Amino acid sequence: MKARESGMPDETMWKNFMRKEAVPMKKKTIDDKLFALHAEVCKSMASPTRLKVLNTLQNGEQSVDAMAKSLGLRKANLSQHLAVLRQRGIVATRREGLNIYYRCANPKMLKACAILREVLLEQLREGGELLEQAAIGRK
Amino acid sequence: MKARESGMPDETMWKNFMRKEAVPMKKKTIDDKLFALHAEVCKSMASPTRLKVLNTLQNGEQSVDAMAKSLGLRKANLSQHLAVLRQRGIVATRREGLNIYYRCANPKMLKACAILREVLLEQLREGGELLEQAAIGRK
DNA sequence: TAAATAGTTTCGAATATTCGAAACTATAAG
DNA sequence: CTTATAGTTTCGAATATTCGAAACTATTTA
Repeated sequence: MKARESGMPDETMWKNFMRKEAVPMKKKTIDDKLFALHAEVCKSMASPTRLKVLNTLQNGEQSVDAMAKSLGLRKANLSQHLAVLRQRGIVATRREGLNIYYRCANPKMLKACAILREVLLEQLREGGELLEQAAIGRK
Repeated sequence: MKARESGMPDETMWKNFMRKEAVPMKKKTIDDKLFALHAEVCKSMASPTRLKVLNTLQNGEQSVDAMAKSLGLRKANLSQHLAVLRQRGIVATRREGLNIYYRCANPKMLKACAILREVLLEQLREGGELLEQAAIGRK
């Protein structure tokens, strides 16, 4: 490509570059970001172990060691699960000597989580059929 | 094995069968079931697409076709996502002629989901740092 | 009956998640 | 400095999830 003599180099190219159709960009709407974030958070909670951890943390901070013992988990494994929660900002940490204490980073999130659990507990008691409705249209 | 003359056949075998150590059984506590269920539900929601579907269904039932169009998804793909939600009992269906209409199966669950979304929207506006706290204990 | 429309399922490859094992870092106490 | 304890990270194999393509089912209309 040769440089154009008029001044700005490659103006056409730049315009092309900026065209929506040509360059989708990261033009995420706030809504898209929210859905993505929500999905990430759900993914972080999509594990019985991590939910047990969060449940434990509802009663205040706990060291990794204490949680490993009370939940019957290997430290390495628990640490991996904690890393998932940490990376999403769902839990936060504090060091004191040898111990690292984990706590819930945002009580509201735990609350929201607990509400869902309540709904599910209800469903569980109401017969537990939370499985696929067998027939869709087949008579 | 010969039947014993005393009455109940194979009593020893039965006792053995019932021993926790020999037969783990599905002796899940209600709590374990709940955590497992909760995790399953979170897994079902751990996808931006499925969350968008659920969000759509908050405003009433929709046909697959309509959702595919409004969300810009291929029908086959949307159908796969809907199957996930269906299998967990999160959505239910109704057929009317050629169309199958999906609806939220339990409004409370959608509500719980919406609450979490609210919390996350708040966090998103409050600066958006929902990422890992860089340092744990390293000075 | 055939064709059209709405929706589902199956298959397979790409990608992501999980967990144990082993190696690693950080702090405290000898 | 050495050891012990608490916790994290890395690696790799097993497993699970995702999506497009293609084939399939169900219903209506002609």
